[in-house]
Amino acid sequence: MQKKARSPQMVGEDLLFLTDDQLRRGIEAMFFAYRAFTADPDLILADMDYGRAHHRALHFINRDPGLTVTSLLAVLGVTKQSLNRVLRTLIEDDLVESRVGRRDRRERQLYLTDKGAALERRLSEAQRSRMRTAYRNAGPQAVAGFRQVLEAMMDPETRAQYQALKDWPKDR
Amino acid sequence: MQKKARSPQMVGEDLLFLTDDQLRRGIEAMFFAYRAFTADPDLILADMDYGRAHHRALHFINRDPGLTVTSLLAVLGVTKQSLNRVLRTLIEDDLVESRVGRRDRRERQLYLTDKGAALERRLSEAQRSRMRTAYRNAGPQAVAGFRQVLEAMMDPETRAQYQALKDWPKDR
DNA sequence: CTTGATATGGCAGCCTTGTTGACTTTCCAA
DNA sequence: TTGGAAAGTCAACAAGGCTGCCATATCAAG
Repeated sequence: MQKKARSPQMVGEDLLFLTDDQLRRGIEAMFFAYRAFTADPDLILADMDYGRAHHRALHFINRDPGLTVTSLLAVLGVTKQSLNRVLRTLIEDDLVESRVGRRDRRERQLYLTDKGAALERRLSEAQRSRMRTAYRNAGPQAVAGFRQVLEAMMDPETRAQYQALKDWPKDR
Repeated sequence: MQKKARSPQMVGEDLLFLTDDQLRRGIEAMFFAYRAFTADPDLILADMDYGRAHHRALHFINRDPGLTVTSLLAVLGVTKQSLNRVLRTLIEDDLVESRVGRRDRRERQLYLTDKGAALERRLSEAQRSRMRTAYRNAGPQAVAGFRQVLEAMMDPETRAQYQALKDWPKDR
């Protein structure tokens, strides 16, 4: 039923939400919303010498302290060098600490310093604040749908990663 | 509600969806989903000498043929030069046509050529295809919530723009 | 102990796409 | 008619993606 996706077949269910027009609206909504989504932390970051990439690194290190460079690489979906550049500045600036791995001494385990944790909180709170307002205005039901669609949009691999992060023990 | 993040007022409604944990889940979902959202067109664009910015320009020119550079600037939310560079290559490659404004000769009105329209369709179809699958899997109710939350996330100005695009007459 | 694989780091250099600032052309209103 | 403002163009710079190549340290297997 792909080619005639927008055709008025309406077998049982109402399929109007799958028309190209509706899809385009969704695409535009994603574009505009994502821009807003990153805007607040970007403002804070701009004052320092950091960018969005630094925020992402801080977020995931905060979420899973002690994770290795390779794990972080996998989560962020960027190349070594991209991450390395970011990590180097974060370490130099004493926001992130890199300790030799316990099990495997080839690995580096990443932790936020107090300073790093403070910045992470500041950035995340800016982002959460917007999200909170949006959630509150839209209501729980809408939020559930929001999450469902986003999840359905991910690549299967990414979705697995995302779901694995579900109830991450804060401490480990 | 682990760290009793928000106020534990729970007035009537269940406010668990506003905990910091739930918000963080939403933030991560946005990050992962947006990456997927751009992945398909990015693959096509990578083959040519284009990037995501070219796709965005094509999208909005297609949607509103004859719009001026300034309008496009406002929609995309970037600076003139960012857009200009992209537009220049698109015009050089005969994907976009720039005509001197009818009313105001300072303005340039932008149109897709046949070649440009073809590429736009190819890119958009790749993106729509993923969106369609996600929509179908999530169902109409979830889609409604998805759109509601995204809309609530936008800056008021952007939201107005977004809503103004609602029933754009394809022709004008 | 040697050897191959793995984890990380570093350098060079490329590309896209964001930025600011200066400049030209055009329009409009005093 | 002239001066300011608006539209667009261009030059130069920065962030942060990417690839490729190489060095080092470590581990695991033989």
